Amino acid sequence: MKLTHKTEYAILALIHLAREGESQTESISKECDIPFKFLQQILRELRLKQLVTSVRGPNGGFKLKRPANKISLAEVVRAFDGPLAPTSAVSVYFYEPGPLEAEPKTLRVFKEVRDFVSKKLEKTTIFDLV
Amino acid sequence: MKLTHKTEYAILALIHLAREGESQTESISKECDIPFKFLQQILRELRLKQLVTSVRGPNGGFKLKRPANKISLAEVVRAFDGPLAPTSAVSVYFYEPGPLEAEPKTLRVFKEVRDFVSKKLEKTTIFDLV
DNA sequence: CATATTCTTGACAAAGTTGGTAGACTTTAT
DNA sequence: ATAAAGTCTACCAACTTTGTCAAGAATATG
Repeated sequence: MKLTHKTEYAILALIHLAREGESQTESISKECDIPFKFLQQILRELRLKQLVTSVRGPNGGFKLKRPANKISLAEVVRAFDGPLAPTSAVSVYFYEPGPLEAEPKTLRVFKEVRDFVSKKLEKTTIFDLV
Repeated sequence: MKLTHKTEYAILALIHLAREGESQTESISKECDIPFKFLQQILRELRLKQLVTSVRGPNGGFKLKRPANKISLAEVVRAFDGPLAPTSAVSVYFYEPGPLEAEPKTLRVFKEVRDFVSKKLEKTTIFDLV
């Protein structure tokens, strides 16, 4: 797992929504210091991934689709950056074969990393981060 | 931390050298199934990073510069892929500010990930993977 | 010494990812 | 009507990844 800025922005936006209840793109952009146009794109993805809902028109905006304690960090990271595992050769949800395949001992080490990260991020929710 | 193929190849080559004692590029290439020209480049980096030594000419080749149990996985991964941390905002050796900076609780989660990964990879050596 | 073998070095390149931006469109409160 | 939101598609520059290529330098062997 390597976090991109986009994923970090997504996490910030979700935390913000958890705090405020509801908010508009411009206000999130200013308070979280996220480039407006980039944030629009991110909020759209968050909606497509069922993490937020939106309302259009004046006084529109966004809010969390589920309670903050039902949105895990794992879900957010997976949605934006893909595998939590350090290499897709040991990924559960995004498995792909790779060069390391032939070395079981090495695979084991990275699987232990994957398991730790996965457990940690599954049990941490946006609520915990507010 | 996200492993690239290059890093995985580097790990494979080091394990191979630990097993064989010494070996030539072509033989490593064939046995580990690493593209020859790419491997040349990787072995050069491994030498520059003081992980292997080389001998030129016929019957030349490569061997580990240090005993296998003195080469940690952490060192190899850091040399090729940079930070072990999931984001450079929580990296010790490669720190850079990032969007997450403003959220201490979130930083903490990722620091715990970093610490686990770091400990795990520091104490795993090439010797353990042979 | 000649030659073949092997490592050395620097450049290059196609494809994919990252971190955005632009602008036209749709919905809706007033 | 109009203005204030979100929606959607497309685009772009910079960087990283995954290699390839070719010429050069060192050295063991005959």
